[in-house]
Amino acid sequence: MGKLREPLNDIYGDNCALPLALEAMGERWSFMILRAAFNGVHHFEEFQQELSIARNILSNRLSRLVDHGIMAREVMAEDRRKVRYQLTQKGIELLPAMIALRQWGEKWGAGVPSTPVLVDTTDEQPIGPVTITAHDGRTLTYGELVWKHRSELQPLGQARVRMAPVAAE
Amino acid sequence: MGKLREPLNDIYGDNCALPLALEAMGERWSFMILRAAFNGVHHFEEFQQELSIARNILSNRLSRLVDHGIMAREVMAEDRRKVRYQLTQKGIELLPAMIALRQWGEKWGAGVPSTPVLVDTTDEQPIGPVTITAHDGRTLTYGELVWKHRSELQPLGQARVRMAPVAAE
DNA sequence: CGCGCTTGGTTGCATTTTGCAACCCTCCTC
DNA sequence: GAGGAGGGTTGCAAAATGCAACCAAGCGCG
Repeated sequence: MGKLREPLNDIYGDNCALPLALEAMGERWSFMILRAAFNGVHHFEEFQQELSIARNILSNRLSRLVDHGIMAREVMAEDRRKVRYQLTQKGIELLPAMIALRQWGEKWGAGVPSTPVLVDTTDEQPIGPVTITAHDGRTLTYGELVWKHRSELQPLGQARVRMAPVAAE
Repeated sequence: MGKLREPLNDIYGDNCALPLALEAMGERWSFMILRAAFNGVHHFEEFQQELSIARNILSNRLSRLVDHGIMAREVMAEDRRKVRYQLTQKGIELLPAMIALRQWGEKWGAGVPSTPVLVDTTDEQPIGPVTITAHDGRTLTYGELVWKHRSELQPLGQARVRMAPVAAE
């Protein structure tokens, strides 16, 4: 197996987007709020009740999510007391991360079969496990992976490296 | 409104493994430590230097990861001053979650092209994006997904479709 | 209009969790 | 033994969290 130990020397000198992601989502309640949002929760009081989170913390977390562009805050026109928090595209794209985390918890936790579960609308079957895949879609196990510096990548195929799943805007 | 409200009522009463996962990995440094571990870091001083984390916090986090079975702590036989922290299978299986998070950060962050990158050993090509897939492997977008109660799963016939609203792009 | 009610917040503390230094203890090497 | 690594523990200041109580705009009604 190749050299598994890349520079990494200092976390911020090394270009890794993980700290960036964690800055937005690394707090304790962030993912729980996100989950509620994915479940259709949109209003402050709803979040507060569903999560049993302190109001000031909730307020702070929602603001932060809005600041990071993960949720959008909209004062409702028909009743201007109400504020609607809605996931943005950026927020929606956290779904794989959230599901991966949840599936992991499900597998290794106390056998909790999570509910509700995500199903594919076309056949009503639950989704499969979130996995690491090769550029061509093959599922890869940890043993089949190596860390490489960007500079030493094989230019076997140019354009395929960058296929983003959602490109419609 | 409020028909969509799934149990979820109280975070721990509702069966969701996310809180469970977050209990293990929800702290600020946990994922960073994990990342270092994936990069081949094994020793206390290494983690400390790579992450610039306070020693007491590092100590605490490592213990917690060990307690949660994510890392194994082993005093090395040939030099009993040294302790080797190693990812367990449970820890290794956090890789999809970590990669999903990192890819998200990469896509939405300040255009940081993360390095090092995971490549498939068979063709040296970088891995593809972590996605949600159907049971048969098709990649699913958010619009193709619905939350369902476990109790109303199996039958392929009845569709009680209830989609979470997605803002128009 | 005035009055209560709802929604979405803000205080003002007490309690935890971080983080920084400095110190400590064990084991190795000479 | 002396000295130094490796892997921790203090002790104390600074931040983040959590709990209650309070505030204030915007309805809706008489």
